[in-house]
Amino acid sequence: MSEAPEMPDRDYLVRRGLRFSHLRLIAALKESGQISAAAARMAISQPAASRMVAEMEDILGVSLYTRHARGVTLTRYGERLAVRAQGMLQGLDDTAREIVEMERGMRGTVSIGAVTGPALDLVLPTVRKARVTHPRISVTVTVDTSDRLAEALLASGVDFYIGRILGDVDRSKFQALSIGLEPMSLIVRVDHPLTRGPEATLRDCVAYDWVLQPHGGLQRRTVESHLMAQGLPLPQKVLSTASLMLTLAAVTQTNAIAPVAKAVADFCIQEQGLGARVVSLMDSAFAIPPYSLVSLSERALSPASMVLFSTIAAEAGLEGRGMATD
DNA sequence: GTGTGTCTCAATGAAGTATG
DNA sequence: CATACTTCATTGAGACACAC
Repeated sequence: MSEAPEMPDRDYLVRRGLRFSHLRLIAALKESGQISAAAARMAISQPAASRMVAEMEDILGVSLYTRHARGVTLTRYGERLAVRAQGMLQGLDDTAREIVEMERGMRGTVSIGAVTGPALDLVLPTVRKARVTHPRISVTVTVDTSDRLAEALLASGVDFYIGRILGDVDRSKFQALSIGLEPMSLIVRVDHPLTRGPEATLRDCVAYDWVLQPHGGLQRRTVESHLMAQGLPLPQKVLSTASLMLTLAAVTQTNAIAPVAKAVADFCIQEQGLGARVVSLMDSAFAIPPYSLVSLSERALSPASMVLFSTIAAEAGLEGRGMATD
């Protein structure tokens, strides 16, 4: 305890004999203020603990505590060592928890909500990847409108969803990572009259029947305001439905025109999805306002949910992005 | 077998507290 | 105020495990 310590280099204290039990002891000593109590916490005898403290003093070359009648008081050196030791112990506890959480993240059930476009664009590729990387995670996907997904999120029906935060909900309850605009395409059946002539315009389209979401829906409002902004009349004959199946059936069997998410249009055209034989009349004719990856501010995601959430965020190119309000 | 490290037990010392 | 008691840290002796 007399010579001045050399300038510490790598593993200095370990080479001088500092052990992990020393760190546990000094941390316990800071909390208890008594060597005997610290010894009891470590399940060693009081004299053993007393020796260990003396060893630490020898290793560090400084006095770590002063004795008094009802225990000991740490010196500034002892306090410093104890605080560091507590940090290291806390770090190890955190590491243990992380490892358990990582293991838990390998299994579990995740319920994801999504509006139609992102369900195809983001959720399906994510689920496909998760099947390989996390085969023990079971995934449920709910495809619905944003307002209903927000309700489901609040009611714990979904763990998170891809969509928008609409209406008069309390936005402070949500966390939203903005992903981007949702492009819409206009689809018609194969052999539709408008596919035969020169390239169709929106003005040509409004003369036909349209299949739109019910009044008040975001898609319908977007379409209507876009047409009005172009100085065009609104379609006179509209079939209102929220059903994608009915929309595709109407488009396939009639001359109706329907705006659908571009991802849906691509799926139908390239994959003959749902058996629909349709073509895109106009790609990205409209764009619905940006959608987001939405979770609840106050509810932490389960490890398994976090795996899927992170994978979707990466798929959407959101890695490293901060939270945004939507 | 020897040396080293770590532990426990028992004895001892130091200091505070209670009591007459 | 003196003494006995209590609490806590320290020290010495010895046991045990392990590496060389």
